[in-house]
Amino acid sequence: MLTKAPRGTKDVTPDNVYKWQYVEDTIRALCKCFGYKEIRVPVFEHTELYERGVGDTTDVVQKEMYTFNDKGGRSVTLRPEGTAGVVRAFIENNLYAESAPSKLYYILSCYRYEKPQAGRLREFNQFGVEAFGAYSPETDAEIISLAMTLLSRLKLADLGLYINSVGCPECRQAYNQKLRAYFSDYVDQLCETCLTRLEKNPMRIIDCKNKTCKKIGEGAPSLLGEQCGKCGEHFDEVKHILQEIGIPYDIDPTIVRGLDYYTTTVFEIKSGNMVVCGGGRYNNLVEELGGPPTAGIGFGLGMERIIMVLEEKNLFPEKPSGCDLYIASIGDNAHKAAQKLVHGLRQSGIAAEGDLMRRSVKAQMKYADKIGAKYVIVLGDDEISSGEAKAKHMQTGEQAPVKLNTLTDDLSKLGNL
RNA sequence: GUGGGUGUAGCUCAGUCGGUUAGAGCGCCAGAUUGUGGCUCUGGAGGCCGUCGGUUCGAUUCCGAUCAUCCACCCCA
Repeated sequence: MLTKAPRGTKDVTPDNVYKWQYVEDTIRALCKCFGYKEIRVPVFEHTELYERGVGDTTDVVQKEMYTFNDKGGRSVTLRPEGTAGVVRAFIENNLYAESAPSKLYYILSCYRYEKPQAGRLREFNQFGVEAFGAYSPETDAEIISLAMTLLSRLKLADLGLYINSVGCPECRQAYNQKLRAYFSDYVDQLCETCLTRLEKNPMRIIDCKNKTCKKIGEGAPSLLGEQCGKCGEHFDEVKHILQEIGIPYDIDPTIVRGLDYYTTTVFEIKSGNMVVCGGGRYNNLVEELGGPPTAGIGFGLGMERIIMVLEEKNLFPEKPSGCDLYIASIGDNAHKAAQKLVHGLRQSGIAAEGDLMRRSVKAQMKYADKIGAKYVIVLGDDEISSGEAKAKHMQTGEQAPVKLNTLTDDLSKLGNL
């Protein structure tokens, strides 16, 4: 147990870290390009924030939260998602007082007590984006475009963008009544969960995977046809803009999303069957959590899921070399000289390494090859007395003479440094 | 929470119809090549056969439990 990571958690070993850095670097560059600024928020919050923000009838809140009392008797919860905490920070730091809109992004870990499986962990990482203050459909399109642009920069094709609108509380209330009326004719056929859904949230019945429920759901009135004029218009404009900027999408009326705060636009991006990104608009959340009435829209994108898909499709760039120059050494004099040289090179910003294990030249060469050193210099008594050595380019095998007292310059002339 | 699969070397996996020293490939270390990696050959290190219990003269093998892990469902990233 002592040497076993807790269930549903994973280490990222040095061999794989470059994959994370590649995705993170791509994200940061993209967010800069779209004008989104990074925000960092705590790993845990008051439990109440999630109960009220995410919604206490959701699966996430009801059975998946890591909740505990701290030594002061406060109930705190490891964040199960990013939005609630960011909204809290937005309110607490009066970000709404700065010029609108506030466009924020974050890369953070989330925690849900679930049964792990492919692409699902108890500790997972999310890239998220939130835009506050803008009600316009252009904002919806910008958010969706950001997600799609990221995925295309990562060279992911075969993606499906699915959008839907869940309306505002007003039209949803009218719609829910129609749904209840419709489904109440099938009470004896619906599954157990759907019977409770009928009371609490009949929209979820449409989303049920049970065969009978699914079939009954197909005949149910569509929210898209029942929305108020304002919501319908908003959705139409979002679709229109997506078309204009050339982002293909499908309308999927079964997307309801498991978090309570969504209003109007919701969307998912799938790679195969895997949902890699999900999000939507939440125009009432800021106010519900005690802030001024402020529009909001955002998404969460699963880092592990993206990395999983990129691995499957072999889309990672080559692992970057960690070492510009390896100095192999023979004998005590050379070891000392090598140590000095390595130190000097490092001061001028060159990634240099030397032998730390007093191994044979052959073993040192092998090691240099393993760590992907670009050049190797072998240092012995001859080189020290002559002040000259040969730098071997490991990929081509070619050697070029270099002077030990002008190593940095000589190496940069050889290129690739 | 429900259902299924799998636990043998660092990794991927053979194997033992229950029997004495448990194997391969890859990786690691060393030698062939007395100061030059990748290819080849040779040698070496490395396993309480997941854990606990049961059956048995004897269990890594059979049975049970447990833990871990993987996969699917619910839900979600």
